Order: sequence, then structure tokens, then C-alpha cells
Amino acid sequence: MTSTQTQLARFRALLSKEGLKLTSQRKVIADVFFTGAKHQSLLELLEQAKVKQKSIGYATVYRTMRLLTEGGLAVEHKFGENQARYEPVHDGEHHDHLICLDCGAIVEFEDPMIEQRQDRMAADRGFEVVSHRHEVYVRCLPGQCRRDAAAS
Amino acid sequence: MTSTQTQLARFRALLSKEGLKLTSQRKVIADVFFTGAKHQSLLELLEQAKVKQKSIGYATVYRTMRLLTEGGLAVEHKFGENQARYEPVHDGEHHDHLICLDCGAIVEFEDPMIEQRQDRMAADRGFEVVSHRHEVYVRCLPGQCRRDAAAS
DNA sequence: ATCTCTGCAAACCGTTTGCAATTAT
DNA sequence: ATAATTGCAAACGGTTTGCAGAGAT
Repeated sequence: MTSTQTQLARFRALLSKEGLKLTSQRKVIADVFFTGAKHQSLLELLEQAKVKQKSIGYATVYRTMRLLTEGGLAVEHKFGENQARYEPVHDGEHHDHLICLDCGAIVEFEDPMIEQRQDRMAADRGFEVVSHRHEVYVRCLPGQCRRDAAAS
Repeated sequence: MTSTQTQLARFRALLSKEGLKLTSQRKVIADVFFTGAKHQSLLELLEQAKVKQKSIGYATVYRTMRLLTEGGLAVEHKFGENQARYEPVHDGEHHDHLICLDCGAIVEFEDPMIEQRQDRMAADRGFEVVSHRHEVYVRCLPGQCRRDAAAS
């Protein structure tokens, strides 16, 4: 909750810095986004937003998520689908994902060693890293399925 | 050329195994795909195929690339675009990519250490790795741009 | 002869945008 | 008051498919 309040405050700051307005729709969408499940699609976010304010339209969710993404409060993923999913960002924090093809679980991971080797790889070839995308598609090991635990 | 002939032969085998036919269009498309630049889009492949046989349609390229992909002779990538790009596969060989945001170069890399850490990461969490996607977006270091070297 | 393949044009699906009415500042 | 915002519906862009005629075996 506290973290969510911080995110809300950041959104507010972002908006006023750009001369934009904090509408009831944006409040609802941000709330749904920051307090709800991670990695939701626009349609899922819309559905939940509509529970709180049923007049909200898809385009508003779309535009609000774009604001959040451009403002660095959300990241957009496309996990092998043709559909975007959004995840709250805390600081400049970055992590990658294991995506289970059996149960749909999405588990975060971070490995400094991997990032370090990436940097080296790039430098050796005359590049510097701007960003990366690392998705590992997995299957549950026998007897270890965490079905229904799609939370990160 | 030799490698290309091998690929052609594999395609042939793939087709006859499924009771499918080797048409002139499929021959042209496979040729363009295996001998041309890597990481081409359907439109680019179509354009080149049309040079050799101008009646070829987009849908045929699309369907042929699907055959090749499903048969394991091609892999499909989406490097941050909304458009698929295709790359010839040699054996079960796998590699990942550095994509330059400045000059468009796509450079392959492979790092057993990274793969190993991925496997460990997954195993520790009760999963086994099925596949992965690792794309590193980079920028040319000052004075080291290989513009026009988008190969490989 | 039979069953696959092709090219066209239309359907699809998620995303993106133009616009007239509405709302926050 | 004024400029931003909303919801709708239509446009987009790449992908996917139905179908009648052409082609490979």
C-alpha cells in the first residue's frame, strides 16, 4: 500500500510536470494497475477499471498505460503473445522473467553475472548496451507445478 | 552454397514426409531465404521472390515461411518491431542477438555461461528450460559504427 | 484423377488516432 | 475560460484464412 501510494504520487508528479490533468479515469486505472496482479493486458486492466467506473473506455486505458510507460512507471512486455502486458516499475529496477508454458506462472529473476557478460559481449563488438530483453520459457519440473501462483 | 543445398534437401525431405508438394514458388522462396540476407521480413522475402517469379503472392511466402519454421529450418524473431523476421537454422544451433539501435546491425552471440546460469535459475525455481529469447539492444561506440554491415 | 497449392481479397486482432462532447485546472 | 481528456468508432498494420482455379504427383 505504501509503495502504491508512492507510485500514485509519482504519477501525479509526472502529470503536473507535463501540464496534464489527473482525471477520475486516470486515478482508477493507476490504482488498478499498481494494486492489481502484475503483467496484465490492456483488456484485463480495462475490465477491472470498469468495475470501479463502468464508463471507462479501452482507449483511455491504452493512453494512460502509455503515459505510465513513457514516464518510467510501467514497462511493457510481450511474452510471446501478440498482446502487450504491463508491469509496475519501482525505481530504475530491472529484472527478467521465467515464463512457464505449463501453468502460466511468470517468475522474475535477476542475475548480475548475466548482465555483466552481456555488457562485455557488446563492448567486445564495439557497442554499448542500451537495454535488453531476456525471457526464459520453461516447464514445471515433475511434481513442482505452482499452478494458480501466477503472481511473481 | 553447399550448406544451402543441404537446407534445400531438408526442405524437400520435410515436404515429402508430410505428403506436401515442392512447387516452383516454394523453391524460389526457399532459395531466397537460404541464400539471401539474414533476418528478413515477409515483405522483403516477397520482394526478392518476385524478382525470380513475379506472380508470387504474399500469402504463399507467409505459408512457406510457416512450413520452414514449423519444420525447424527457420526461426522467427520479433526484434522490438511488430513485424516478424526469419533466420535460417542450421542444426539445432541456437544463438542470441545484439541489435544496434543506431545502425540496425544485428550481431549474433552465444555464451555458454549465460545459458548455464539460465538453466540453474530455472532449476532452482522448480522449472526446466524449454527455450529462451535474449535480445540486447545496443548503440555503436563512438567511431565504431559498422553501418551497412547488417549481415550476420 | 486426386488432393495439394496458389493468389486474391477479405477477415482478424491488437493497437492507434480523429473528433465532438466533457471535465480538470 | 481554456486547454486537456474522454469515449466512440473508424483507421491501421501485420498476420491469417476461405475459396475457386491452377498445379504436382
